[in-house]
Amino acid sequence: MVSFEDVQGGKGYNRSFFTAFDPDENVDQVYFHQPEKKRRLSANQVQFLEKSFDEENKLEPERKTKLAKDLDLEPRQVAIWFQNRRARWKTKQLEKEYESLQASFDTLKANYDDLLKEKEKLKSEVANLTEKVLVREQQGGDYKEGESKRKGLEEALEKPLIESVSEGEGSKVCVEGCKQEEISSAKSDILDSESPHNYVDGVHSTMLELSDSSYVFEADQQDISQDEEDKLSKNLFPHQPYIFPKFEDVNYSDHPGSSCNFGFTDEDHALWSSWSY
DNA sequence: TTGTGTTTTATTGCCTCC
DNA sequence: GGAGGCAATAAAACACAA
Repeated sequence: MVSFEDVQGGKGYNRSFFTAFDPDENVDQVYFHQPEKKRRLSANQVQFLEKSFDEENKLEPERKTKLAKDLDLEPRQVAIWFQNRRARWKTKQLEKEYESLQASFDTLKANYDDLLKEKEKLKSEVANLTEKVLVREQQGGDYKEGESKRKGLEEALEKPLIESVSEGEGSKVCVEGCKQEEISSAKSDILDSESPHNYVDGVHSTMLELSDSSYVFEADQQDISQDEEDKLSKNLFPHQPYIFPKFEDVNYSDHPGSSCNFGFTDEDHALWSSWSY
């Protein structure tokens, strides 16, 4: 245990309010002594108490008695000092915790904003490609049919990014439902051939599910010209074949405190799972 | 000097544990 | 029921700008 002499180099400091009625003092002083004002502990006393607090922030009765004796204070004063010190320590801890949470929040928000930008970018890319599909269909098919397909796809893409995400079976059903009904239908309806196919930049491609549940896109050879193929590989799939992970396989546990999938809705998950880029 | 904000010491009331 | 802890608060001491 810390010795007060180590800190102070000996005794001799102000007396506290509680020692005002020291029986050793003469009778006159005791009888006519005005209660002293609240007096602060000396720097040395505080330093000693701080050291003791660092060792153990709880105060057992024996330690309290010894500290009081060493510091020439009332045991109650020592107890009060520890009480107040614990309160200050707790406040500091809360401040630290708040700062830590704030930092986590800032990081997550930055990530979220990045993803938001990415989503917007992809949306415009999809719109651009859809427009090309429309033009192609207009050239060789029914305008109204093409237009309704385009609208269906746009509606699917217009789903807000932030929505309440419910847990459990309901959300699972929604994910499946969205995948089947909203996204895939809107998208695959554009395609003339059977699912799972994608029609990108005027080129059919087939989405193959790999053994590891990832997806890879492979251009359908029968309706792709060499020119289109070059265009496709250069502009759209520079690293073809692009291995596209299933959304649910993406691990977000690396982001502390994140259980919200960055605010993506089930529809967004479905989009991720069913779309390529 | 004084007004004001902050820090420190101490009290009060409530709660839990033995 | 007493001891001890904690939160809330009072009040004195202190710091400091105007």
